Amino acid sequence: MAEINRAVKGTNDILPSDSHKWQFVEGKMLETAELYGFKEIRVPVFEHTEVFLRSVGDTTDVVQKEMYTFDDKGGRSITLRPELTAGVIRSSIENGLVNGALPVKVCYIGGCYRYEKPQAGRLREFHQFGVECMGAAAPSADAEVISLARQILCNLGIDDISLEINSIGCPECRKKYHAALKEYFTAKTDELCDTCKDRLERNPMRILDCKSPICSGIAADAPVVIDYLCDDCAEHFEGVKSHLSAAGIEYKINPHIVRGLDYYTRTVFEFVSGDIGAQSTVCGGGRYDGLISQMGGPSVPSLGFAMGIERLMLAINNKGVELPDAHTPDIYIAAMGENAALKATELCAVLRNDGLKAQTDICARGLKAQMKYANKIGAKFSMVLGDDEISSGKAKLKDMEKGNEREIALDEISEELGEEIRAKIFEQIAETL
RNA sequence: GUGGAUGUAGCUUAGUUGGUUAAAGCGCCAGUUUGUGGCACUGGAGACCGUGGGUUCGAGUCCCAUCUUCCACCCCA
Repeated sequence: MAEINRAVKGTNDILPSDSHKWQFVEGKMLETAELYGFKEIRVPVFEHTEVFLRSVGDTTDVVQKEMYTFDDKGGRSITLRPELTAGVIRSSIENGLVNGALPVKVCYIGGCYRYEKPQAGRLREFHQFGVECMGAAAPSADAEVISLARQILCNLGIDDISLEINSIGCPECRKKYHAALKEYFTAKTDELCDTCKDRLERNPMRILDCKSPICSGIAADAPVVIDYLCDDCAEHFEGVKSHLSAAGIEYKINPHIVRGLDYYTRTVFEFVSGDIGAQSTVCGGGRYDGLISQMGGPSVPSLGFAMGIERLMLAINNKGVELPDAHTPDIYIAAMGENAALKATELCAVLRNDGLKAQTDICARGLKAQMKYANKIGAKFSMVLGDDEISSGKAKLKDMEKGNEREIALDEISEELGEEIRAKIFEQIAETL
């Protein structure tokens, strides 16, 4: 197929037959976040490249090989956001949110762009929902954010997902831990896989994450971060665990969770699904106490999470969770002849004004074709309009599911009586249920 | 970036050891009923067989390249 007819590699269309699912899922997310006081923030799809270099980290894979970066016509280096935290933090600093009442609780939803090789649960354009909670240092904040993520997943029917948490400490404890790790793995360099040999220099914590049986075998006995936490970090982690328990949330401590973005400190967590393929993390997040000051704002300890909506959809589908059906038209008005067509246009205008989903023929087709179409689009009611109806002023309203008909006066569908006819139609709709 | 699999009408597929106008079901459009849908029957539109080369008298069928899609690595949501 010609390029002009083909979506770019790694991108997906959300078709009319599916869009209602997205609307439902996104609605649930925003609605649940609101229960916790999170308000939506909308930020640009692109930012100055520097925003991501400073936050995500210029040694990370995301920045080094996955960003869509280009110069605009004004010579600025621009990057399509690979995630939303950076832009949200930038905006929160720029607009003074972090100088107002703390904590600031915001949530977001939108597309992200990463030049990766597509596979199950991984696209070049994908969508994330996430939250940021700024100015909350206490362990209860960590528990609240995690609890929100869990509630969203549960509200969408994903209740069998497991929560794994870890603490990677502050920069101080991490320095000590890195040294210990390096010492441990260096002694076994020969046994490690090639990528892990590489990681030993760049980021030894990543070796803990390796799926190769040999490396993970070696990693099993490696020093654990939690043992290297300073007193403050250790105390914080204990607090998070108690608050999670208080909220009735089950979790597993996974000392091998390492997040790939540089800004994380202390608490990190993931919600992992068992049945969506290799890309199993549906939601990931953690604390980033140093990020805001690092980006030129005040020192405001913060945390957040992001969930991949496509991955969530996979989980929902694979689990067979039933989402609400798409809305169908309330009424289809079939018209025969020019006079009837004009009347149908008039009636539709009135009904739509009244909040009813009303459709009529716009293809100048025959009656049979119109009825077939009404059936295919799932119209609840139909009405045939021809010369007879126009002259008698009466038409039959047909219940498409039952096949029953009932005569009504066209006069009733007038500007003045809109409310009334609406009530009548809804009455009949109720009867069909 | 590495590796494996895939690619025929909108969708799901058939196309035998390469041989004349590429087939079916579903869907779409129309008719059988000149005022009525869901069933049935009939007809129609719709594919340069992913793309570009090559082998051959001749390729959807063989070879090479390239792209897409899928799966895994890597990485992450």
